[in-house]
Amino acid sequence: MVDAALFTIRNRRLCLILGRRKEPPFAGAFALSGGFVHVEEDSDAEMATRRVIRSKIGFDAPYLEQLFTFSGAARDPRGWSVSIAYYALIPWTLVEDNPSISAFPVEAVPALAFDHSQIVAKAVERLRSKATYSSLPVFLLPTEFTMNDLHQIYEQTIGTRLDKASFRHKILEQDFIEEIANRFRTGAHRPAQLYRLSSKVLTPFERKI
Amino acid sequence: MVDAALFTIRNRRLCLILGRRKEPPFAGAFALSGGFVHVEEDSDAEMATRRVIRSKIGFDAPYLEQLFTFSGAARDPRGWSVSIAYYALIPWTLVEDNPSISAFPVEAVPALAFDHSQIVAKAVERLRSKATYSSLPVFLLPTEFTMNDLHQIYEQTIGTRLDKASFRHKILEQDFIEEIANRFRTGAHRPAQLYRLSSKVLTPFERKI
DNA sequence: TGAATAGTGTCTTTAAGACACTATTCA
DNA sequence: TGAATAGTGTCTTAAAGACACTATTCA
Repeated sequence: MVDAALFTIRNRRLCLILGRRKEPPFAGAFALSGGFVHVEEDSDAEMATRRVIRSKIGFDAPYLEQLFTFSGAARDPRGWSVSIAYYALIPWTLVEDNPSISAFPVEAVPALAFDHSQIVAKAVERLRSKATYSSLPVFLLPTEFTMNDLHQIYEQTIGTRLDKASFRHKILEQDFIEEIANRFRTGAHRPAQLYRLSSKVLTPFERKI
Repeated sequence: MVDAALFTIRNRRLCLILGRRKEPPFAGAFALSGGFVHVEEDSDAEMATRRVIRSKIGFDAPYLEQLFTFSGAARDPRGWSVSIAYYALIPWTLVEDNPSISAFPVEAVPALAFDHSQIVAKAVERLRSKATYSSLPVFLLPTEFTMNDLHQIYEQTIGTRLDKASFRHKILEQDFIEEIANRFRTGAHRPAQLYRLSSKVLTPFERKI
């Protein structure tokens, strides 16, 4: 089967989208989104995962990556099993109006069914690690965002403070976002330039941020 | 099922250990070492892979890591299938006397059964990438080695030249190898200090070499 | 002594981080 | 004008790379 850890940023905090299981084992417990591969329908496991995610949130996740395959006799009380685990990044703005979605900060994830806590731990580790040397966190933002939005999600996902000037410099040098001409976010302060993604693919950096 | 890409360094070249398939499909073709999980015997897929590798080379590989899970209808003519792929690093000195082992330079791998060429491509990519920021290549060396041995396998796996002085400095700073007191490799030149691994686990570096 | 490999010192280049400064808006 | 956020300039620190130098052995 396949399982997916769905990450989002809500109120400037890195969160996981979880659901409650309907059937035993672990009926009523929180769990990642998962399902069985439909051999007739799914050309491979990634396509099965896309289908599972679409059925949860209604659309394709902007970023999806295979994480690890968990297997063994210990992870499911019914016996030996295999799960190909994925993680996906989803901008909160795309799901905030969906009443069936609930998100938990990664520091406050409830007890989970099966070995899903282990999957979550590995997914968080991968996300944090890739955030230090790639454009990964940008997939947590909506299509238009300010430099400060980006700054904040990098700090959130990496878990440390980053200098404003160095961050701006480093990001612009990587060339994966571009200014949107004449679009600014306004407020009781100087208007902020809006940016958008210029490359839809994950951009790895030469060095860390 | 599980498949394993076995890397080794022979004559200063990065090689893959391949075997010929006995049964159809692809009977007679070269392929990675693989096998089915024995649910009774293997506590998880990694243990199954260890068993497969032991049956090929006679002992456990010094380094083994899960690579990626390949799945789909296209990879096996018999229909939809899943393979959890691993890669392992093996010092050539441990297998050079084994007549059933044949190794091919990674730039000259023959046509392979199933999607094994794809698995190999991904394994090489992972190996090269991790070599730039971890102690990974050291697992290709025997227990005693000189700084130059280490230098050469890094150049081999990464695929670029590395400055001798910078390399030495960077490696010693990482603290995953230690001098063996009063042990030198001699020849028609100044004797070379022998080193051994001081930490059996993979050490990631802060920055690249 | 010359060939071969081992090992070191030092300078240059480049990236990262600290931090203070200027800019623009609204109340 | 003061609060708030946006955006820039400059200095310091540290790592990486280039490269030349010294060291030790054997033939």
